[in-house]
Amino acid sequence: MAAKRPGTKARGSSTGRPIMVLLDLLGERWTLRILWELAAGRASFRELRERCDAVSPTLLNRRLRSLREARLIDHAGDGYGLTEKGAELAAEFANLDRWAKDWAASLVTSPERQKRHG
Amino acid sequence: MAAKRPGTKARGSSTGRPIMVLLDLLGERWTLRILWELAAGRASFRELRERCDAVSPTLLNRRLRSLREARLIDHAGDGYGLTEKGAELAAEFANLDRWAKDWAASLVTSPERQKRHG
DNA sequence: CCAGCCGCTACTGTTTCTGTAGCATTTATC
DNA sequence: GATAAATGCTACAGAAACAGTAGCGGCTGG
Repeated sequence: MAAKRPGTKARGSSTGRPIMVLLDLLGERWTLRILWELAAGRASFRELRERCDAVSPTLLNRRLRSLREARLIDHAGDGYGLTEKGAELAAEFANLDRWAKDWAASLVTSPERQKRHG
Repeated sequence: MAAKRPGTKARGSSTGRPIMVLLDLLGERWTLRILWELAAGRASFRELRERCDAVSPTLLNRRLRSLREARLIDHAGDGYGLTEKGAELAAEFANLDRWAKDWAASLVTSPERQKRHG
């Protein structure tokens, strides 16, 4: 598969707009999870694999390659980890953990009601 | 496919932790994109489909169902749109557009260099 | 020499996604 | 009341992506 880089044609979008390329990249299975796990700290291939519930090494390797091409992660003697850009991106998701808990709670407490947005 | 709801077993995680369920849901193809497009305004099924570069109706319908079960979107006379919770989630991604542009620029201007985090 | 970790790669079978066609229903127009 | 246009889907077949397990070659330490 071709690298997901801005300027490249995204799966969905023919424009190559950065946001579309990004949504496309993040929409591949395990990508978000991998970023999330690496945000918790660097890890070796095998350790990362375990953190990601034993994702298949084939796929893990493919994702790591994509993310490296996108300059979001790097690989050094101490394993895989986020680059500066990768950390910036992960920071955008930092609040998701708390939000997800609220979301879960709201589904339990009022499973039938929902308000529409403005 | 079973609904992606907190408490449910996520694809990757056996714990059912809300964040894992969320990452799992968002990691399905087109889901992020659909939320992004709906954040720009409500749309009918067909209109939304066109905004998403003619994604197949089979898949669009499947995703819309998941997102409805997750109470992130709703469906009324004026088409599909974000719920309050959905809008909250979309707001977390609001900065992504600008970030993606920076990211794209950084890949063009210094394609070989990357700083590691921490 | 052997054990243990490292980063992968190969292979097979299943699941998911894509792309096109078309149906049933409602709303508006003549 | 026939016609047309829009709605929200559903069916189906082929292609692509993913999952799961096994194992390789390289390096390190005992």
